[in-house]
Order: sequence, then C-alpha cells, then structure tokens
Amino acid sequence: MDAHVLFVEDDRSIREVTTLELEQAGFRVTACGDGHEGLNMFAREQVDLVLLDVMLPGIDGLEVCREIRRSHRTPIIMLTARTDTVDVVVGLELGADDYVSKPFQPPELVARVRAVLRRGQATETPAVVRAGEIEIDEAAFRATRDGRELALTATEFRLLCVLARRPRQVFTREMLLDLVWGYEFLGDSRLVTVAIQRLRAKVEDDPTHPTLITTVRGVGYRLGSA
Amino acid sequence: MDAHVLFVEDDRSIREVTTLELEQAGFRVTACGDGHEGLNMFAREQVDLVLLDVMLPGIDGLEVCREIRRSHRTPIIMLTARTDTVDVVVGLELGADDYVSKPFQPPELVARVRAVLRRGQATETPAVVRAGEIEIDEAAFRATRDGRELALTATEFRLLCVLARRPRQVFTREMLLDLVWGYEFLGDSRLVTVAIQRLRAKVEDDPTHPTLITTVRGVGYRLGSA
DNA sequence: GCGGTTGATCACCGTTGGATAACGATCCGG
DNA sequence: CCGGATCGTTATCCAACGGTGATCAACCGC
Repeated sequence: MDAHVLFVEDDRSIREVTTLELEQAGFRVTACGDGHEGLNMFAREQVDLVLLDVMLPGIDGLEVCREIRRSHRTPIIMLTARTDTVDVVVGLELGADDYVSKPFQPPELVARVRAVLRRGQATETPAVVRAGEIEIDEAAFRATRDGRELALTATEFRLLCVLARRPRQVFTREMLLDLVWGYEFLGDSRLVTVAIQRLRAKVEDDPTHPTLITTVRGVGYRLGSA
Repeated sequence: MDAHVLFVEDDRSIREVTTLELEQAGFRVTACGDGHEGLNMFAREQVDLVLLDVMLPGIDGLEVCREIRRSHRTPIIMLTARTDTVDVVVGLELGADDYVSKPFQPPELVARVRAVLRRGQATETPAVVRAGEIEIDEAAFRATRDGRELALTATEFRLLCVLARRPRQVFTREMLLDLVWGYEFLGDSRLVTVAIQRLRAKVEDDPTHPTLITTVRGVGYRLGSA
C-alpha cells in the first residue's frame, strides 16, 4: 500500500494522535495545521489522498478543497465537527470524495481512507488534469480546450502533461529535457524552446502573447495561473 | 518512514556500502556518482533528502547544493573529507542542513539522516516564504506584494530569496556575491550595490527610504529588521 | 567644517536569452 | 514511391538583462 496522505488539521492533539494512527496503518503522513500550508504541501509533495478539516485558520477546508479541485483529482476526505449537514453537502459538491464527522474513532478513519483509495484505484483514476480552460486526459491521450479538442502531437502532449502536473512550478529546459525526452537524450536544450513554441501555437489564444505557458527569463517555463 | 534519499558520492565502494546501510535502515536510496547526474536525478525524482559529497568530479558538491537551494528546500547533508572547516562553513551558509565528516561510521550517518528528516517535519519547511507584505514562491519563481505580482528578473528574485531565507541576518556583499552569483564569479562587489538598488526600486514603497531592505553601513544588507 | 570613505544613482552598451522561421531527416499510409 | 506530418537542428533578429564606470550624496573621524 504505502500511500502518502496529507493531513490538514489545526487541533494539535488530534493531529498528532491521528498521524500516529495512520502511520501505524502503513501510510506515509504529512501533517500541517492551516489551509495555506496545506496547499503549499500539496503543491510540493506527491500526495495520494488529502484529509481535510473544514474548520481551519486562514483558508478554511472548503476553500482548500475547491482550490485543489481546480487542477487535481486527488481523493479528498473532509473532517467536520459540525452536526449540521451544510458543510458536508457543500464539501461533496466541491468534489470531496467522502467525509467523516468529528469526533471519530481512528480505526473508522483509517477504514474510510482505505475505502476511498480502493475506490480510486477501481475507477482507474480518470487522470483528468485541468489547467485553466484546458483539460488533459492522460489515459486517453487527449487534451481539450473549451470542449474543442486540441490536435497535439505526442511530444507536445507529453510536454503539456509534465507542465500541467505541477502548475505554477517553473521547469528549466534541462528538467524538461529529462522529463519529456528522457534522461538519456543528448541534445541541445534549445529544442525545448522550439517545442514550447509549437505547443503554444496550438494552445494559446495569441501565441505572440502567451498567457497559459509563461516564460521566466533566464530560468525556464511554467504553466498556469496568473 | 520510507523516505527517499538521493546519494551523490563518487567513490564507488563508499557509495555501495553506504547505500546498503541506508536501505537496511528502511530508506529508499537513489545513488549516483557525479554532480551533473545528481542534479538530473534530483529534478526527476521525488526526493526527501540529499546526501552530498563535497568532492565530486564535474560539478562539486557545494555547487550542487547551491543549485538545489536556488529552487528547493529539500534537506541536504554534506559529506566532507577535508579536516578544515572551510567547506563546512560554506556548505552551511549555502543552506545545507547538516554535515558529516569522512570517514564516518554508517550508523552515525543514518542517525543524522533521521535527525534531519525529523527536524524538517517539525519545522515544516514552507515552499512559500513570507517577509513582511511580500510572499515568495520559490518553485514558481514568483514574488507578490499585497497580492500584486512583482516583475522581478531572475537575479533580483534570487537575491530576494537569499535575503528572505534568513530575515534580519546581515549579509556582506561578498556573501551575496557567493550565494547569488556563485563563488567562481570574479567581479567587483559594487555589483551587489547596484543589484540591491534595482531590487529596491521594485520592492520598496519609497526606494529612497528603504524600509524592507536596509543598509548596515560598513557591513552589508539585511531584509526586514525593525 | 574638511577630507576621506562608503553607499546611491544614473546612463551606457555588450552580451545573452528567447521567439520565430526555415530546413532537412525520418517515418508512415496509400 | 510519393506526399504529408513530425521532430530535431540551425540561423537570424530583437529586447532585456546585467556588469561597468562616472558622478553624486551621505556619513564618519578628526
């Protein structure tokens, strides 16, 4: 199993106890105490599932959930202390996969986590990544924009995927060479420049003024979110 | 636990023995023998900690460390064969989290790795650094002020990062030359003066009366004091 | 106040990085 | 075998970046 769980919960004692419980159940756990940080961790780490308290200082859990769902389909389980069902409904509407109401028995939580992960694997993760108006279906090898399909070539598609998997992260040309063309590839990194160019021509509204794939001069390229 | 360790060491026997030791201690290990490859692996793999020999063919360990620290806060432990402390000091200044001097007892190394990882989780290294009203997202190479994005150049951004990583710490011009431009850089330290000035022009409310980046006459600069 | 030192500011301009177009090799379906 | 598509390579153009030197202003010891 060995899935990586991100746990966002402001109550310290709950956080520590539950983290232990999850670790004993065989999960790798990254825990933090507020929404901002949760989003940061999520952006940095490769996470298989997110455990999200609704009540959080700063950005609350629902907001975090919405933010994650903007670009990722990682399973999310919400934790809610409230007895009323409003948060649950809103949470599920936002794309949460399950919820657990506090107080909970740790074994129950572990069971739910397992269940959601299993479900996710069963439905063979749709692997649809969204980035702005663009939708990428890695499995189907298709990318659409506002519903219309983009006629991307294989390398263009791979390049787009790599960029889209970590939106906002800047990739140097060398990283992209490794990730898209493979580590053994020997060749000028100017190839990346051209590849980006060709991708932009198909993806951007106005390729001369790219808004989706932006250039960071002296560093590299990045996708998304102004 | 199951952390992923990247191990960069050119001496083959040390590499193999230590890799085994680390694996027996429960870590996943990726090993390689030179700096270039180390950086490539780092770019490709999801790594939790880097073990870095100082003496390496090609790019040396200090350079690799600097390169990684340009955009990542992944914990780094330096291995140094030298008895003199210069490398250690430079390494720590460059942002290494610990160092171990060779020859070392493998158990000691494992203990240090565990300690640094634990520390890292405790201090929960943020991808986004805040300094006053300024937010810095190192991975995205992006800095905002009151939400509005700052149009910084690559060097300006790196300079800001270095200063922001240790707020209130005073940096001499020579330190900044090393940390931002690299220690091979030969050139007048007045360059730093100009760079600071250009950064201030974009960051300060009133660049003629800087409040964020202050000058310590006869010494250097520091960010966010008061 | 005076001279010396340190930092701020400005303008200059060579270099670099990135956009863009064009070329050629290779692959593939018909 | 031919025609189109794809992708690696190369040449050219332009803007922006950043290193340098000159000049000006602030500060310090005497």
